[in-house]
Amino acid sequence: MNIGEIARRAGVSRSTVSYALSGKRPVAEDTRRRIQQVVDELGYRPSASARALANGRTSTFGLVFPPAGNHYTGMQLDFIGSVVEAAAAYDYDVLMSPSGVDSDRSFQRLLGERRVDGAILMEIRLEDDRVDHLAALDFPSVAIGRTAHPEGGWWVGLDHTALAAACVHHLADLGHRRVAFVNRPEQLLRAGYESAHRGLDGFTKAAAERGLTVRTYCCGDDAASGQACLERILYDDPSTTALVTLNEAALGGLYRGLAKAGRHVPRDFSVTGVVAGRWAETVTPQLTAADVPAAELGRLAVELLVERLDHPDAPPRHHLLTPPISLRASTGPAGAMPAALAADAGPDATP
Amino acid sequence: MNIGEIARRAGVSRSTVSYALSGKRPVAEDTRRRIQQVVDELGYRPSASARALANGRTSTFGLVFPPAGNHYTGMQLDFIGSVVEAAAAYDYDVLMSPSGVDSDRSFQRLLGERRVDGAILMEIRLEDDRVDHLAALDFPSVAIGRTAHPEGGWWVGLDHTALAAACVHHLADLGHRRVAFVNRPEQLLRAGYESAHRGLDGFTKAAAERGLTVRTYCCGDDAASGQACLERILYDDPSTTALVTLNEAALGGLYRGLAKAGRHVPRDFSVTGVVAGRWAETVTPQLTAADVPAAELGRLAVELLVERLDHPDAPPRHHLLTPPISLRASTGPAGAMPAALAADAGPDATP
DNA sequence: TAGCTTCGCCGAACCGGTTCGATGAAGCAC
DNA sequence: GTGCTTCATCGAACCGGTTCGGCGAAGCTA
Repeated sequence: MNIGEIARRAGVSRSTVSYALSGKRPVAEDTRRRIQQVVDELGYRPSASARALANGRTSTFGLVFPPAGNHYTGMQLDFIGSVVEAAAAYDYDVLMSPSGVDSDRSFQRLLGERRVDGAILMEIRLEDDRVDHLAALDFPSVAIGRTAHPEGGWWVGLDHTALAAACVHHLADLGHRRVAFVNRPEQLLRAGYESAHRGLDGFTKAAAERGLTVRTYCCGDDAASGQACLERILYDDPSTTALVTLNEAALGGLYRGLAKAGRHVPRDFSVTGVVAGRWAETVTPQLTAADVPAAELGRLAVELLVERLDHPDAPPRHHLLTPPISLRASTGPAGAMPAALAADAGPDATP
Repeated sequence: MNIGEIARRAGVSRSTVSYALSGKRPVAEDTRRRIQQVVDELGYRPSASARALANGRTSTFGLVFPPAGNHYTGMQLDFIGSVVEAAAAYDYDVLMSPSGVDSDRSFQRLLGERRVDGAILMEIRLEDDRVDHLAALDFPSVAIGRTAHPEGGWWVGLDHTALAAACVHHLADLGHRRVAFVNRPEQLLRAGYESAHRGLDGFTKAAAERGLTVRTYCCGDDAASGQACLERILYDDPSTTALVTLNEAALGGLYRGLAKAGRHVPRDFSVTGVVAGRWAETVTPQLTAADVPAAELGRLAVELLVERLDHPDAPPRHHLLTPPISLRASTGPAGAMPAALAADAGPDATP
C-alpha cells in the first residue's frame, strides 16, 4: 500500500496525494475527500523510512541512557517514561541508546546513520566527552544534567549543590553537629558524575559554613552496600547523629543498618537526602528529602529539544530546578540520644 | 557524505561501494581496500533511512510498554534495560512505544509507518487485543507474559500460578493458617492483567488445597495504599499471620503497616510474594520471595524475536520460567504470637 | 587464435515518499 | 474573442541506498 496505489485508486497523481495529505499546497476539496476516502479504506500510512529519506527528518529522538551494569534507580526509570511520553505529545518517537560499554558504536548508529533528529543525554559527567562531541558537531541535543562548563549548552538539571546544602542546613537547624554524607559509588564519583560531585561540594561547603563535623562516604548502588556503609559510619564515629544521601538504591540498606545498630529514626538518628519522591515514601519512616522531579525534568528536556529543532538558530536555553525539601518523618532534633548511649552504640551493638 | 561521494573519490561506481561494504558480491581486494580507506577517512556511514527504504528492514524493534500513569516498578525498568542491551547485541535498536492512552496511535506509528521489524509487548492481559491484532497481521512479535490462550504464540513469561502457589505452600509448611493475598490494583485486575489473575488463581487454589483461610485484596501501586491495605487486612481478620503479595510498589507500605500494628516480621507475621530480587533486598527484613528474573526474560524475548525474524516460518516458541523462592528473612513459623495478642492487635494498635 | 568461462565492475531500476516547475483549464476584464 | 491571472493538478527529479542484468577483459582450453 504505497502512495502510488492510493493515487491510482483515487485517479490522481502521486504528488497530489502527497499534497492532499500534508496540506502543503491547496487541493480541491472534492479531490481531497476522494483521496482521504481511499486512504481510510485501505488504512494507508506513509512509510517512515521513505519520508525520512525524502525530507531528512526522522521524527525520532535518541535517548542515551546508562547501561544496566550500574543498577537503575527509580529516578532513571521516571526519566525514561516521561521523556517517551512527552516526545509522543510532539509526535516524536524515542530510540533507546545504551551508553557505556562500546558507547561509540551506539553513538555512531544514532548520528552516523542519521537515525535520530536529536538526542537527550542522561547521567552527565562534569567532563563529558559525549556532550563535547555533540556540541562540536552542533548536533541538536539536550543534556539532563550539566557539565562543569554548561555555558552555551542546552540542558535541564537539578541544582545538586543547593539541594545538598539545603539538607545540611535542615540538619544543622535541628541541632545536628556530626553528619555523614553517603554518595554514589566511588567508581561513579571518579568518573566525574555530576550529581555525585556537585552534591559532595554542596554538602562539604554548607557543612563548613555551619561548622559541622562531617565524614563522607561512597556507597554501592544496592541495599547490601548501604548497610555496610552505615556500619562503617557508626564505626568511624559512633556519635554521628545524621546522614545525607544521594544514593536512592542504598537507602533501604542504610535504614536496615540503623535498625541493626539500635538507632531509631528519627529519635536517635536523622536521615535525609536527594531522592525521587515515590521512593522516599516507600521507606519507614518516610524520608524527608529533596524530591527529584524526574518526570518534570524529562518533560522539560523534550520541550527544549523540540524548540531547538524548530528554531535551529535559537540561543541556548536551560532549566535549573531546585525542588524544596519535603518534610516527612525521618529527621528530628538532635540530642535526644544521650552521649553515653551514643558511645556504646558501635557497629556491633544489638537492639 | 553519501555513497556517491565515496564512489567518486574511490574511482568506482556506487554499486561497487555497496558490494564492497556489504560483501554480498566479491570485490577485488585492492579495490575493496581503496574504498575502505575513503570510507575511513570521511567517516562515512550509510543512512539508516535509505537502507531501510531499499531493503525493507529497519533493524529496529518496538518495545510496547505501559504508560507512566501506572507507576513503574523495578521489574519493568529491568525489562527495558535488558531488552535494549540484548537487542544491541544483535544489532537492533529499540523504539519505545507507550501503550495505554491512545495506544492505537502509537501502534499505527510502529506498524503502519513500518518503523520497526518486530515488537516486544510488556504487561500482557489475559485477553489482549494488541496480541490478537499482531497475530492477525502475522506481525513478528514476542509477548512478555502470556494471554489466556497462548497456544501458537511467541512469548516468554513467568508461571505466576505456580509462583503464587509456591508462596502458599511455603507459608502452609511453616504452619500459617490464615493468610492474606495482596494483589495489584483492582483496575488492573479488572483490565485482565495476566500476573494479577494467574497469581490470584494460583494463590486461591493452593490455599484451598492446603485448607487455609484466606482473604484477597487489591492494592494501589504505592506505599500509602500498601499501608492502608495492611490495616484493612488486620481489621478484617486480626488473626491473620501471613501475606503473599505481587505488588512490589506497595511492599514498603505493607511493612510500615505491620510495624505500626506492632507485628514483628517474621516473628509475628510472615511476608512473601513475587518480587524482583533487588527490590526484595531493600526492605528490612529482606523479603523471602520468588525473584522475578526480569533481565533474563528481556533477553529471552529478544532472542525469540530475532529467531522469528531470521526464520519467518519457524514454529512458535516460548519460555515459561518458574524461579524458585529465595529464602530470606521475612517468613517464619506461625504460632509464635499468642492468640490473645493477635486479638488485641487491631488496626489502631500502637507499638 | 577462436570459443568459452570466470572475474570484476558498471549502469539502471527500484524502494516510497517530497518538492519544484510546468501545464492546462477556468474565470475575468476589456 | 484575446490576453491575463488564478487554481488545481501533473510529471519529473531527488533523497541514498540495494540489487539485478550485462558487459568487457582476462584466463583457460582446444
